[in-house]
Amino acid sequence: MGATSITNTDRDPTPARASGAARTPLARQVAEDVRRRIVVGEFAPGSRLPSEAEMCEQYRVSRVTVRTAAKALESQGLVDIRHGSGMYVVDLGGRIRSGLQELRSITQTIEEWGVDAHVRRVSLTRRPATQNESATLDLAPDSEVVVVHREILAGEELVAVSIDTMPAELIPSTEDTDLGHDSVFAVLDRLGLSPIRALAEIHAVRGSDVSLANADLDQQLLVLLDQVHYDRTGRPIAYSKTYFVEGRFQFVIVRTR
Amino acid sequence: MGATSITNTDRDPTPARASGAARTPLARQVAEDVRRRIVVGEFAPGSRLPSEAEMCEQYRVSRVTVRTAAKALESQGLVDIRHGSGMYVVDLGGRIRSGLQELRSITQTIEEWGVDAHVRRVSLTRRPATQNESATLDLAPDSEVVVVHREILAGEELVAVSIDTMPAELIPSTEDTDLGHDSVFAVLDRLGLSPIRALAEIHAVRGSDVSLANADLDQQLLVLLDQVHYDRTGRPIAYSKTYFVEGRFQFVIVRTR
DNA sequence: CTGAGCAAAGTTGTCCTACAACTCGGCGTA
DNA sequence: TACGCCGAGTTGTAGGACAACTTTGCTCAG
Repeated sequence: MGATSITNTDRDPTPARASGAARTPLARQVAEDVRRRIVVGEFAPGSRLPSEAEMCEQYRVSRVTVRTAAKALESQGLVDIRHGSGMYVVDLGGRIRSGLQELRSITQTIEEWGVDAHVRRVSLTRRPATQNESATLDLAPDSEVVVVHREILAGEELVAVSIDTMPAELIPSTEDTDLGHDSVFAVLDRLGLSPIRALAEIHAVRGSDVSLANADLDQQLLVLLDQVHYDRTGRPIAYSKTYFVEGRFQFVIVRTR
Repeated sequence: MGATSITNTDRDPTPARASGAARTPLARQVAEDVRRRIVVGEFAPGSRLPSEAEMCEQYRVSRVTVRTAAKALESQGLVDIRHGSGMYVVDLGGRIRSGLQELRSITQTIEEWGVDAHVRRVSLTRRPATQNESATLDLAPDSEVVVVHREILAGEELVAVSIDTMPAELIPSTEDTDLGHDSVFAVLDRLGLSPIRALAEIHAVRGSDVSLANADLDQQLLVLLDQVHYDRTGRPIAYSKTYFVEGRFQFVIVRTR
């Protein structure tokens, strides 16, 4: 597709999709494509983007749609819209633009920074939920959970350890083979469970104070991203603890007004 | 104003404002008012907001404006817009909704969580910029900076220590008396320097590894929020390091798609 | 030649109207 | 009772129009 328009096939008019899952709105498709073009460098930091009118022609959509997309990118801190002047790619001194305020998988975030990340699954277990897990995931008593323990590496170096907990009833055991060798998001998506929001808490912890089955971490400081993922109905679908080794990961947030 | 309309006086048609500072767009005014109504509890978590058409009447603005405001609140993770159904206040299990992805002062954020925070200024100094400071603030060689060292407390308890560094040329020395006894943002705003964006990095550090002139912190773990603030022209106007005492502050990010 | 001021073109902000797409409840029918 | 259809209500997108703002370039006085 590139710099051209969103064709009618791209618009996925009525693709086979799980019932209840609305098709992707046009504005989101446009926003994601512009975002892609910025990330791959088609638009340089600080440069002006095509005007709304031009984008209307490029994507064959109305100005309402282009504006909706533009506003979304603006609130992500990716572009800057100036009344009477134009839209500009935000230039933060050549530093990273994509931050943790955007809900995407950690591996995807790392890769967007040009680092080649891969994942190693340490374990996958099904077991009864603890009281704490039942509370945060809003489960019935005596429910089971699936726990995936993974290590995220950049090259040979351990960057983070993640422990993801999901209600077992949501994950058919046929998925157990795949689950955890890639992004957890990918599996959830396939099951029609897309998290659209997460509430994350951040803590500083000592590696020796948590049991992550990795002696390499005992002397390290860790940044803990402790988060609950929700789907669009407000139902919690995953509880994740991700331990980042301090200094090996650029933990970035873009804050906007 | 309350649940009523944004009157014409509220619209600040052409208030006395620094040249170059555009008036607040209608959509932003609406968004901020709806946000306020949510925060004060006029709309309960999980409940449906008035339809776009109703809001048009309430605020006496067009549907485009209401939609722009709604979209902004959605990307802040505050509301959830469902096609064909309505807008709903996001319910994250009754937990905090305002997170660090939104650019507002730390004290303001703390207070929005119902904690009574106050600030103690430890010191204010003017001195030549270090090489690192010159680089991040984009300063000419041999420039001076103003450094404000503050402690943020909730009740008697020390919650965070912040060190804010700003180019001295931006801060007239007449402000030195006030600067640092309140939010730094307030002073910057008065000078017509509103940060609209910040790039923040997060680190875990040991209290003993940083010199914050407070022996109470030596045994503590700290979460460091290391950020650069930019104005709308992309110029860096402040460099802040805020050290949060682990466990005394709910360090929250709302992540959205 | 220089600088201030003005005019015009280009761009984003807001409004209006209309219709498409989707959700949800109610009603009828099997 | 269960299922499906339909209609009212709501958000998503389209198109055209004008207001508000920025930027550029030109004019003209000095």
